[in-house]
Amino acid sequence: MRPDPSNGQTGETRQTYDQKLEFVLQRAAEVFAERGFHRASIRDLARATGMSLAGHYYYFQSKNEALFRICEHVLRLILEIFEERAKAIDDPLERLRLLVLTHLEISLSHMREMKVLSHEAESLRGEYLARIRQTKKRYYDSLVSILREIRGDRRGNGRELRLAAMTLFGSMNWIYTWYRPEVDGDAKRLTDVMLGIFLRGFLGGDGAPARRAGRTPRHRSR
Amino acid sequence: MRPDPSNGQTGETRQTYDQKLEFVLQRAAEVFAERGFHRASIRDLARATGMSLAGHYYYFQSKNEALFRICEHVLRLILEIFEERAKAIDDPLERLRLLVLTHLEISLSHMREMKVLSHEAESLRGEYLARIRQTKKRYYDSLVSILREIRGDRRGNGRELRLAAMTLFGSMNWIYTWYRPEVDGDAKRLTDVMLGIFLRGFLGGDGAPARRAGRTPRHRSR
DNA sequence: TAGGTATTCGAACGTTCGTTCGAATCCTTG
DNA sequence: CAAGGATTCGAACGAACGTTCGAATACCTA
Repeated sequence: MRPDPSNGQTGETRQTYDQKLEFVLQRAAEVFAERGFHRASIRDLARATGMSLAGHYYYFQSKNEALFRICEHVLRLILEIFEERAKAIDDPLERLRLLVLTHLEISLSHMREMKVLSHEAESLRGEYLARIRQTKKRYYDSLVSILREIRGDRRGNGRELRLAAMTLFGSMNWIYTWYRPEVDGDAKRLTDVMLGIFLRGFLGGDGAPARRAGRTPRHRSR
Repeated sequence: MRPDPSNGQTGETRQTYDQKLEFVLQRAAEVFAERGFHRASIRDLARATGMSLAGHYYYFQSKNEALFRICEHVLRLILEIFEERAKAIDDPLERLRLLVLTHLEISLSHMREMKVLSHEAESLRGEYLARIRQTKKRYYDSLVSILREIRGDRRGNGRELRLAAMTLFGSMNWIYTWYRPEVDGDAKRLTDVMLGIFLRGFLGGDGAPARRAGRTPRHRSR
């Protein structure tokens, strides 16, 4: 039904079905990221791909399936690259660094897909939503188990690890709202800064805040 | 055209126009937060308020104006409460704590409005978008100037302060995706944890990460 | 109680949406 | 060149959308 060879788009080179599917989903991610999933129409997508409206239904059964594939793809991309890289690493600190670095690298190279994932995935339904949540949970569990290993069992219950994990995820997943490549540097730099802040805080912390570094005057001095 | 007294909704007590407007916008925030702004219809809102579809246009001129009012309201709420509280405080560390505490308190008490603000505000257009961005920028500038005061001029250029500010905003604004009151505690506890992590990291940091706390074995020990 | 304003409503308009379907076209294979 | 599957398309469908408008109702004041 879907053999390898098929025609190209602009006549440049031949494309397989899978290559064209990837092309369509990439454009879809751009359109969904820019206009928002529900406001973006298949007609907008058609304008972005150069194909006809109806032609897209050869590559996905519904608009929701397109959304699901975009989210699933970038989520698995992060998870699989991280797990592959982390195979040979035992030090939990280094594993944490790998997780953050991978997350940020993919975030910058697939910013539109990540925006779609963060913004629109939870509006999926049924099986689609269940599978995305399952993969998210696998990723979340990875982070928590690393944090537990770093902190050891000496203190910190599950609730504090949960808060720490969510704090870190929040910092990383917020990036698409503010990142500008010419100002903010590459993934390595972001990793240094964010992990630097998080790690010192997490390692030095016992749940109590690092307050009162100086006196606390109750009046304004100037 | 719009005098004070008007009729109530369920016949319980009298409502002023402003009270009913507030009621409508609150329900709208719930509907927008649950279904997403573009997927939610005025008919959904009508179901939530008990009013007719057309009746809502007595309280706003368009669906976009309703969105704008929700975002503007909760954003100004945070900013004004923080500025009022911070009036009498001079210590920048204490001011930072007030900013985080206020942000988290409002986030928990107005979670749906905050979700709408985080999720949908950037899809506004024209004057609405400009005003929201302006208020956001005022808020952002407040945080950066506090951070600059804390760190002093001895190191850290504007770019690092920007990254630190965005890191903190990310942690706080991500809350609506995971917060469960029975597990995660109140705003005070969240403030202690998040500010604890951030402050130790920010104070101790010089841009380089806190890496290599132990050795870094390249093989798995078990 | 009468008049007027504030508030609410039913019904409809024009537009846009996701999706379908049968026909047309392309491309590979024999 | 002929056949057949792979791919693309134009056209249309019913549904849902935001918004409008004139009429109806509720309420306050005189």
